[in-house]
Amino acid sequence: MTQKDRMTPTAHFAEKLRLAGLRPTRQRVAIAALLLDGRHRHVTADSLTEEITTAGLHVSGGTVYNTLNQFTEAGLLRRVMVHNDYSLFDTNTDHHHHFYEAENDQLVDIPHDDVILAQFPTAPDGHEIKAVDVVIHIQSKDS
Amino acid sequence: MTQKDRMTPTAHFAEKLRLAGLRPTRQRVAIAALLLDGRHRHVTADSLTEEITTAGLHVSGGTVYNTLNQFTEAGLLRRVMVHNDYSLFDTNTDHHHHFYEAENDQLVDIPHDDVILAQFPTAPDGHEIKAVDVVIHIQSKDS
DNA sequence: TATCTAGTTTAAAATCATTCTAAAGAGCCT
DNA sequence: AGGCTCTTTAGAATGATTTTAAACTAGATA
Repeated sequence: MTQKDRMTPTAHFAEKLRLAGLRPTRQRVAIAALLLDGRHRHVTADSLTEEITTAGLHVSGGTVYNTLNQFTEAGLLRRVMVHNDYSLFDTNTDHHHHFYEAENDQLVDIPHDDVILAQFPTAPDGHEIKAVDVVIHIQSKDS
Repeated sequence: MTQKDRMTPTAHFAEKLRLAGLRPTRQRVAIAALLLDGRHRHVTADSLTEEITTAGLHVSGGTVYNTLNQFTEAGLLRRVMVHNDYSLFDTNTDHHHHFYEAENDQLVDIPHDDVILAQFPTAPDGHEIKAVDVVIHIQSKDS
C-alpha cells in the first residue's frame, strides 16, 4: 500500500497541486478533484462552473478562469484551439490530437498512434518545438 | 493577351467576387484589392482596418468583420486557429501549415511539403474530413 | 497557538473583439 | 428610371475573459 493510497482524496489533490507549484487552496483543490481525476474530457469555464455548482460548491467566476489558466500553465490541463468563441481545456495532457466538427462544436480525441507525422520541419533559428497540434476538421457527409 | 490582362484592377477583383458568389460592392472590391492580390500574409480585423485607412479609404467596423467572414466562407481566405484572443485570416488558401510562437504572437507559414502525415485516422461514421491543420508551437531557445 | 505576510478569492466593474440593429444607401434586373 | 433585395453604416449590444480593490487564508514564524 503506497503513501498515495493512504491519503484522503483532498490530500492527494493538494499534493498534486503543490508538486505543480500551486498553493492548494480550497477552490483549487475542489477544481482539481473534478478535473484531475484521470478521466479524459474537454471543459469550458462555463461547463466547469456548472460542475462546481452541481457538486454543491461555489467558486467565483474570476477564480474559475484563473484556475483554468494556472492549471494549464502548470501542465495539468491542455488548451485546445479549434475556434475562438471560448476557451476549451483538455484534461488529457498526453500527446494526442483531435477531430473537430464545427457544425456542432464537437471535439473528439484521436488516439495517439492514429496520427503519424513522417516528417516535419525544424524550428526557425533560435527556436525549439514545444508542441505539435493536429486538428482534423470534419463534417457530416450529408451536409 | 487574355481577358484578365485587359481588365482594370477593379474589374478584375469584381469578377473574382462574382465568381465567389459575392456581390462586388465598393467596400468588398477595395478589401479584395488589398487581400487577394496574391501576396501571402496573415491579417486581423484590426490590421486590415489600418490598411484600409492607410489606403485613404473608410469601411465601417462591422463591414470589415462581415467581409472577412464572407471571404472566408467563400474560400477566398482561411481562418487560422492558434489562440483565442482575436481571429487571424490567412490570404494563402493553399494547403499548408504553421509555426506559432505564442510569446510574440508570431505566425509563420510552413511550406506545404515540409509536413508529411504518413497516417491519419478515418473520420468518425457519417463524417468526412474537410481539412487537416497542423500547428507547430515553438518558443525561443533561451526563454 | 497567535501573528504575520504574501498569495488568493470575491463580486463587481472594465475590457475588448465581435455581432446585432434599424435606418440609409447601392447593385442590378426590368 | 423604378423597384427590390442585398449591403453598409454608426452605434448599441453581447459575451467571454480580465481587472480591481477589498476581504480572506495558507503556511511560515515566533
